[in-house]
Amino acid sequence: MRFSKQRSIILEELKLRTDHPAADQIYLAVKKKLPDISLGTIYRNLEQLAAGGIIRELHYGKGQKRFDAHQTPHIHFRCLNCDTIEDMPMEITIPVPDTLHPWMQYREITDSRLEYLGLCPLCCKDKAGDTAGISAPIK
Amino acid sequence: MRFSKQRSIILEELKLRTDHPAADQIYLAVKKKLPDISLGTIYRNLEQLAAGGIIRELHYGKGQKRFDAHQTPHIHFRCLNCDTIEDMPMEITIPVPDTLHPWMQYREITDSRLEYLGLCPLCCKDKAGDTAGISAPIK
DNA sequence: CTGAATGCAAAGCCTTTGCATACGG
DNA sequence: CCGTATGCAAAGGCTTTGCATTCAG
Repeated sequence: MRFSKQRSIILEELKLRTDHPAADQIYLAVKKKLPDISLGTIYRNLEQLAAGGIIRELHYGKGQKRFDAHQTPHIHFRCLNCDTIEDMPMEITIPVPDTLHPWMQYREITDSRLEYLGLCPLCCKDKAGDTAGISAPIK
Repeated sequence: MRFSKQRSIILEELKLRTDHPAADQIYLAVKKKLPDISLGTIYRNLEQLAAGGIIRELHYGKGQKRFDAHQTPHIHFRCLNCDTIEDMPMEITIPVPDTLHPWMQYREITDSRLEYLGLCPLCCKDKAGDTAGISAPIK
């Protein structure tokens, strides 16, 4: 894989962040260092990096795709209020379905996804305090 | 909630199916009974029904939203080849994160999602047999 | 009757893609 | 050098929305 200035900076930005940004957020961030970069380039690079297994594309959630440069296995926690995705620090074991079950006979499982949903510290606090908080709808 | 002919038929169609169709698939199916129905109506109704808790909106996967009229709790199995979503018949218990963990201190978990990915019987067979199969890309 | 739902079409997001140009190895 | 990546802008899916009309309760 070729490493243009754009690609490097996009990857670097993604590695720095822990909030699993969407393409447009990455665009805004990278634009500060490379004012002429285009959204198309962002998308093309995210695609390439994902294809190369260097980053991961998250299609949890409803709206845009989110991206993750973290490579160690981890579970995600998504805030239903502000939509931030955090990595959970504790170990959680995903159950393995009974492969002897007749239903599994002609099916093959290759992957699984687990995520938890709820309120992040900020939104938890806002919700408890008053009704001000973030304007995004809860749930 | 008001129950127009359209809404009834959309819900009925969704209850009949087990493949968790997307909006356009529902549109095509319902169109056979109500040739004049519009896609906008499909979307508006799916939204209403989901808001009323009568159906569930699945935003797993990458492309379109998928819809589910099944109310009993169940885990989904999604085929990476043909993108069908099936309900898994066996019981699977989703692990509960340690609420005493310091990281959980100021966060609140209200929901969780678990799904398994792999190949459905049809795609499993196609893959084993020859290279013909369904044209959709694997993975 | 009256607000809610509909069909139609236009508009909206997010994402992808075509093209000529610039760049990396 | 050559093929890949870029910027720009246009096009593409899927979904939402405005509007006048129709319908359900």
